[in-house]
Amino acid sequence: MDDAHTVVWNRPERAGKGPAPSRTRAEITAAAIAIADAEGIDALSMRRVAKELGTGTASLYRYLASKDDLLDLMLDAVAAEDGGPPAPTGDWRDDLRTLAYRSRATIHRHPWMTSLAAGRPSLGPNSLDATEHALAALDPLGFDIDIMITVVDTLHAFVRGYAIGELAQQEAVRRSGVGNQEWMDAHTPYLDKVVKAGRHPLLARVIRDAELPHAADSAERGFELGLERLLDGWEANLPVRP
Amino acid sequence: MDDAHTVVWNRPERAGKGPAPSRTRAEITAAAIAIADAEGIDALSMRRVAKELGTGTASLYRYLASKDDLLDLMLDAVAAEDGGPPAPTGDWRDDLRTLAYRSRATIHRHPWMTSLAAGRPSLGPNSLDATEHALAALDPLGFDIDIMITVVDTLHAFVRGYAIGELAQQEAVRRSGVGNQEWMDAHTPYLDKVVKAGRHPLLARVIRDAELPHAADSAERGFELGLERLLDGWEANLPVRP
DNA sequence: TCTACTCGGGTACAGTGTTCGCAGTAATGG
DNA sequence: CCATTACTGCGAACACTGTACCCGAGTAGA
Repeated sequence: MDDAHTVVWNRPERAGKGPAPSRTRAEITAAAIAIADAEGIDALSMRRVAKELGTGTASLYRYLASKDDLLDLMLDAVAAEDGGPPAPTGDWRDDLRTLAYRSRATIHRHPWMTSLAAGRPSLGPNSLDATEHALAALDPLGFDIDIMITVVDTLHAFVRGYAIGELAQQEAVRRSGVGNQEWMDAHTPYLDKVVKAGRHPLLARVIRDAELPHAADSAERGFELGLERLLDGWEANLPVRP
Repeated sequence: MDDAHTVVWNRPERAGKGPAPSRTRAEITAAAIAIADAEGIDALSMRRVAKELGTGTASLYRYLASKDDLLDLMLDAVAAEDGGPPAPTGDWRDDLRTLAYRSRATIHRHPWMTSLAAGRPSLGPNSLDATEHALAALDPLGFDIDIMITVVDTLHAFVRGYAIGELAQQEAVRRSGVGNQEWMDAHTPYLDKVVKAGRHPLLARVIRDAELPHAADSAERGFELGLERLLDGWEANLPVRP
């Protein structure tokens, strides 16, 4: 791989001369995503991907310069899932809400995304499409371009950050190898101790009085509430139309 | 380590019988943080920590059941940095803003946090302190407890999510091993190509017309703007005082 | 003092990402 | 049509990783 220093997306897949490659980057990426979805990001190794595809491990390096490249491709591949169809409807609030919910759904489908997103800027073609899309929803509002990126950034920040919080426990349970019940059992005595110590009166109130955390759709409702407030914030600061 | 299934923070550090341990968990955690700060999270290995402390690698497992335990401890240790002094001033907006900025500063000091936070619920004693603290700032407002956690969750989600975006490129550059300039050089031809292709008119506008991305303090200002809008959203929905 | 327990850590093992070199194959230039 | 060239797949090897095992040494309580 002579041009390993170049960005993955700017590197041609086929060179043209020798025998035709038997695999494609997309195929490898799809296999990797399937593994990460089913067994978690820790289970994703080059050997595992090779086994899944029935090839030798070293063969993968004909397509990718490094595992990092593969991770970049995985992230961009899933970005295609929420950069898709829905176009501006005219109601910017609806549009942004839809975008946020789609983005959250994608993360739920691929929990490993949150681990990869840190330290990996989204510059793949599909990610760029998604950003273009989000900007389009805001275009009719009359914000200037600087504010527009800020709105999009803020929205994405909220969605990403919220989803991370949502998935953290879920992933911790999976990684621990035990079931949800055993995980809870291992943690509740500690939490009880903290609450009983009395130095966290408000946390105690949360654990005792709050309804939301105990509700099945708590994450759902929390997300909705936070999102609406965020949209309220922008709505209260719309530019004055000329 | 007989009780490896128990939570780290609930496990006694010393057993009481044999010779006194020569290291402490805090010491090990501090060394690990120092390494991660200086050389990145990828450079953090058990052997590296052991070398730093001048001990054998296997010795670390007298204090920790696994590397995951160490990562948990690292996260909780830095959580102490922003769970600290500033108490409610009476102005909830100021309080939340301070909290957000402190939290962001902590993440900037320890960029590896963002990689670890995904898949690792913050349940350490210091994280709990920080949450209690944030709730205290909201207490006088008259929200009910369910809304209060939502506000705190939303704020943290925004800060985390925004910081991840901020640090992603920075981390990518560091991991690539080359300097910032080389990294830019490797990416600009690709971005130029995308813009020239013409299917991303709004992105093109961002790259050409926007001032914010080119400003030195762009991340700073974006964060401030987003945060203020978020606070606006909650301010517009304060509970009616009885 | 004796015993039962811990502590430190060398060694070993399974698994990781990645490189090297080689055999085989397909398109290209003469 | 054939030699050349540039590629492909991949077994083997290297330098690393997290961690289990086992040992001698040391100390607290009986």
